[in-house]
Amino acid sequence: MVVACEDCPLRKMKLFEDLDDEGLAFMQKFKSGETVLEAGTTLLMEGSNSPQLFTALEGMGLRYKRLPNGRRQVVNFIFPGDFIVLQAGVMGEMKHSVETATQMTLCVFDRAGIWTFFREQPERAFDLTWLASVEEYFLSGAMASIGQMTAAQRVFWGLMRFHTRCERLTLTTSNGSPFPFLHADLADALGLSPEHLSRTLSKLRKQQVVDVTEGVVRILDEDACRKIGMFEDDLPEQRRLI
Amino acid sequence: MVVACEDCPLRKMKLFEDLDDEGLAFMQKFKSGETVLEAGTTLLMEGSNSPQLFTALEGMGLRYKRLPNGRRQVVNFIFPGDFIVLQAGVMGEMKHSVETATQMTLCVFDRAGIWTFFREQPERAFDLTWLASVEEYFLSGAMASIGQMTAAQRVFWGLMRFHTRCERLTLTTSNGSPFPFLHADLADALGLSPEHLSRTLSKLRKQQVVDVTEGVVRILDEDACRKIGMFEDDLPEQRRLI
DNA sequence: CGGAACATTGATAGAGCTCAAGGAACGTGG
DNA sequence: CCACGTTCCTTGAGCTCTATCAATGTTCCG
Repeated sequence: MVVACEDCPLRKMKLFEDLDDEGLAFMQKFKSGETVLEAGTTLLMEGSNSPQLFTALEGMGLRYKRLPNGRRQVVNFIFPGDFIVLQAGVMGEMKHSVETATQMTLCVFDRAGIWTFFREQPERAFDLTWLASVEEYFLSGAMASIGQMTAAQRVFWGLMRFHTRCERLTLTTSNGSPFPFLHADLADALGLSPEHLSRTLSKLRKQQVVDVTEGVVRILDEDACRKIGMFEDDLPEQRRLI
Repeated sequence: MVVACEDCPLRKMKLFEDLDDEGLAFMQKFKSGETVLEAGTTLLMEGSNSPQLFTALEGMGLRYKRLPNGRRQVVNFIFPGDFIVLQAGVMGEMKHSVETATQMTLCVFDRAGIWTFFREQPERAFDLTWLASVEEYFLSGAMASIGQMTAAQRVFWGLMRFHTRCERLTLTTSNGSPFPFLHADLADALGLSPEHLSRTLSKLRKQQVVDVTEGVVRILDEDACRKIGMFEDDLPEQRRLI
């Protein structure tokens, strides 16, 4: 049972771009199906060249680059609404790998159709550029975090950002935000060793700043930034194509 | 004496996209003039919202984010051919500041014209997306470098990448590639303290790997990657709009 | 029950930061 | 032409943060 674009649950959120009927019909024509993947599946490999494009409809995953020295940099976490293969679609091949962390449902689009975007739907094409630009902004924020902040600050920054994204997608409950990743994933995202991440987390837990246990992030003190010499950084309101 | 797009020196390089006559005429119409800036000028501030878009025609500069703790992350170095305000053009405001390192000549475009791209020139619009995507790729590489590599590796990586970009633009002479930045800039780009950068550089110099002196980078051993447990990472061939 | 996968904790070492002091290069003004 | 300040790069010493190595818990599952 494939979700029609018209009924896409993501569209109900403010976060996403309002499409008029024409735009919607176009997207629907563009969408060629759905895929469901188990947790822990590698969806795309660095260097691969998928004939299909994907959008996350449900579930979470992560993008990472593997380095020849065996290390891994997690580039970003993937949320519902994220366009997954823009790079491959535009640049010809993937520059990082993509893995699922939970079961994920993806909308599948035909890659060749991307040109139709540009020719027939300038607004959607603009959205694509916008998405790429936001992605760039995300990364520059992460870069600044990894390059210039201490372990505690990075951890707080990373979890705060994660939590904010969850909130925007109404994934947060009174209990906190779901965090279906391993500590090792977070460590690789922040440029820390798992051991040090563990220590840092328990420190932040004691300080009542933030906590991650059993797949849930809890921001214990919204105003905790100052506790650890942090600052808040604004996330742009995200829009979505489909 | 403004350079006509037709005579743009950058177009002669293979690196850049071939435009047909129509595309060229379009760009020319889009271009509203040129600006020359002295070295050390702040061109755009984080949060600003320029009514104009720029493209680097000559000279070099850098993008950086300032953090509330006083630190600075240099996000990227700017070369001739780089689109400078894509973010502001697409997202509404700049998410980082831009500064010149040498005298720079910029092509100026009217920001409102960006929509014309999408409506009338789908190929150019695609190029824009492509550019944003490449930028993203650049950043993810830098992120991996900062997050997962040692100081020596980062320095080599940074200088090698810089050198490669110079080569592609035929800026490299038998003497090496011009590096008109301060060590402090490089340090802020790599997430190192200036002191440690200095020490690391002198080590790499002794090892005959790479050298930066008096504004020139020299890669002393193209095959030096192994000397310091490094790897080469490929830079995508860059294209340019204008 | 035993084993895998993951998280935590401890001990130790090393990488990189900070503070502080010297040099070198350059421009300016006397 | 030389003193000087400034700006930048280098070098040194000490210390902090974080990585690494190793061991112990924990949870989950077969």
